[in-house]
Amino acid sequence: MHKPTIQDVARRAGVGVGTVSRVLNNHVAVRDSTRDSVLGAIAELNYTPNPHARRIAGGKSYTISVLLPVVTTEFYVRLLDGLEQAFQEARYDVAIFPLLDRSRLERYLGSHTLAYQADGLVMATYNLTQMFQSGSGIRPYSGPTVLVDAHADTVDCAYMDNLLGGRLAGEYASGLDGNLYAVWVETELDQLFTTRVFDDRRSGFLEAVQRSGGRVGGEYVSSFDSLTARTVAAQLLDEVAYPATVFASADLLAGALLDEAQARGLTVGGELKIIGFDDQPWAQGRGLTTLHQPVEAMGYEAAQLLLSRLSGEDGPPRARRFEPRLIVRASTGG
Amino acid sequence: MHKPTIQDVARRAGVGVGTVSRVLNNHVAVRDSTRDSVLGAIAELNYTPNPHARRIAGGKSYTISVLLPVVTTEFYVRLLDGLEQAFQEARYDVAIFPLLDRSRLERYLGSHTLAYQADGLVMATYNLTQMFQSGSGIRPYSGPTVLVDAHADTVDCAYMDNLLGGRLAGEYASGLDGNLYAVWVETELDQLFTTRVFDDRRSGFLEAVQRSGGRVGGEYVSSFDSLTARTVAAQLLDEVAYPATVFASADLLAGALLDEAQARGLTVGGELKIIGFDDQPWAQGRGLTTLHQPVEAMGYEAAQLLLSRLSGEDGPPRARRFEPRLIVRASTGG
DNA sequence: TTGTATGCGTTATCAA
DNA sequence: TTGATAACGCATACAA
Repeated sequence: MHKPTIQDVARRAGVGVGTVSRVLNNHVAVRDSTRDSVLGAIAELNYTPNPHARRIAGGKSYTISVLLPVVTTEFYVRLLDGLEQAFQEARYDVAIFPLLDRSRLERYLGSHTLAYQADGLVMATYNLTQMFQSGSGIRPYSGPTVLVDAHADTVDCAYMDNLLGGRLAGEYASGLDGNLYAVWVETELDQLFTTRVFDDRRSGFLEAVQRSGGRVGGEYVSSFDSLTARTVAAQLLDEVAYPATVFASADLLAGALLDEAQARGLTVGGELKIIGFDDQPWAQGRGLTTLHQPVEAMGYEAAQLLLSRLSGEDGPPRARRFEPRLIVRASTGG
Repeated sequence: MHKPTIQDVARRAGVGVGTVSRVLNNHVAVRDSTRDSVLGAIAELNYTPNPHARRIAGGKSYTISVLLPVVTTEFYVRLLDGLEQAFQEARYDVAIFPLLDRSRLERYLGSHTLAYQADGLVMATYNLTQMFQSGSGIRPYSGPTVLVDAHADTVDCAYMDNLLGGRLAGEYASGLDGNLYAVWVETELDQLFTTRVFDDRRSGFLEAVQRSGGRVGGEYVSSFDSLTARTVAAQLLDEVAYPATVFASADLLAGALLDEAQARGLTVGGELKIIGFDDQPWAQGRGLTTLHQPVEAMGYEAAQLLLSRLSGEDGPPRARRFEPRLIVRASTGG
């Protein structure tokens, strides 16, 4: 009748509850045959552990909070895939906290919320660690923390090498014929929510172009929304000297360029070449040359960094670097 | 040294743990003076209850899952404000589950996830209850469920009367001089994620106009993004016969109309009148006549419905209706 | 109105 | 490698 407990499993398997617990938590000291019979009993009873009981007994919450911008993009979906997989393997729950606004951030870290109870914190894209210093109005979070998709010296992090990404784009673009142009994403002004992602892509690109002896004929800036992107695309296509190669620092911008070029009957891949950044799902279908990022792997590794801290790992902050990869498609004539 | 427990509070206040628990849970049978001394001890020790212990002792999770589209709009921020306030008052935690994709929905309701452990479920905008029927591949969720911003007969719900909203817009628009036009939001095709919100606004509007003896000179459809909205706005302003009154069924669309009108030097409020829907924060500043929705109140009431079920309330599904309110501003000459 | 004792379902400790 | 048992922190039934 009632939900089966660890006791029921133990009785069924003819062992003690301790043994069942050991099997559950992958402890080493369990004989294979014993493990099998326990696993069998678990399956027969359709037993699932009560997470609250283990939280109280273990003295931990077995929950990880993930703070991320609420941008509903493929990027964060993939990032969560990587994070959730790793945490699930380690039997941790993941609670997602979209950073809807500042007041909500403060509430999240209030002392009796889910977020504050978490054993660890993952912060995506935004480095909010300075928020946790006293005097910021936000209650300091003292548990282990890891940054993902952002870089910092003071805390573990897994980040994408956007500098390299920009550089790869710059080197490749320099090898193509035509004048070079670029569209950047306007960097946020809010001191709380800032990211260096786009600055890095720009620095890398400019550096590589310069090193190749080339020069950038013009730079454009757009905010991260398709309407502005389309307007900027139109302006850019009006002003550039053809043949032209344009590096768009996000596929969203590259997509607007593709749209606008198509509307004008420009041949993309010929007189106009376009390089994006992100490799969004539609990029392959539309033949966009772009930079692919191992997002899931980055998320998975960030989770591993945090998990290792949770199991007592000590030492200085560690940084794990991930490399974007250039995918050449028709939009650059490839 | 260690985090204070209910024992510490009891000792400090010179009472038993039972009394402290009673104070915590707002039980009636506590003498005022006793309550005060307990409260004092709690404050002095800076005690916060261990939620996991509550959960195991109480046999409940004291957690509510909220499933919502990840549209980062003011609407959902306000909705969450209402929900979270009500649940917090009742000492329930809220876990947010953005419906990023279908596979994630299935994972959310997997039997050992946070969502499945929740005592109740709030579904915003999308009616996913049929997903919980067997055979859909999604594990049925058996706990109490409430729909918010959506209407259904089989389950408690708190919904905005979008039919009325459309009607109010229609009646008001019919009273203005000029030809009538409307822009609708393209309804989603995905069978899983459908909402009647925009259909209702349309039905109400058309009905009211017809009843006023007027007629709609033209209807336009846009998807819910500013780029498309701007394109549609341009097309509309090209084609309509002035003076014209346009009902945009979402402020996002109305904003695009304002932008495009401004770019053309059209006088909004005169030859061109615009009515929006949502009353977004910028609507007041830009003088947009629009429909304001009591979103927080709707969220709060949805939470109350769920909480009453949690405390044993029985009976047929209840529906709570909320009414949008027309706010007249300069965009219609008001 | 209050204190005490029991139980919730685990994990961890200890002895075997 | 295992089983028995003591925590874990709270809610609640029961006794006072």
